[in-house]
Amino acid sequence: MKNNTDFLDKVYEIVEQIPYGRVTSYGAIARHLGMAKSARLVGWAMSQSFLSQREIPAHRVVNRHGLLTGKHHFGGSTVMENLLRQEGIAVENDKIINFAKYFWDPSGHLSTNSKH
DNA sequence: TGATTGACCAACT
DNA sequence: CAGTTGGCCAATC
Repeated sequence: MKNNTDFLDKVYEIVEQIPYGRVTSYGAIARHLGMAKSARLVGWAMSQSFLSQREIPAHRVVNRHGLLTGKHHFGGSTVMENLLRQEGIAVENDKIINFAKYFWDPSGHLSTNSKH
């Protein structure tokens, strides 16, 4: 039987697969799950991620603007920023610099190289 | 059981 | 460019 949180598992699976030094957006994950319009569910799922026993790099998930919308949910004000900076990601004004450069597409996790 | 909220996104005005 | 509206799904009150 499926748990009542089957979609949460899918989200966690993807977030856990986010490589170091990369970030993604709620909408990208939602779209990958076929719930593009339900990006809020991903955000809500992330709010529960810290309750999960697995280590979810939720700091690598931001909104489509690269803004650290959920920084307050890390138990601090600049915790999320620091975590991203530790991975080599430049963060300024609660926003990721060169967001598109660090953006990681969940659908492209199979292709290590992204031809550009 | 209905109404409200939520770490969102896109379109419209 | 900024504010509003619609949409989606799940949890909480």
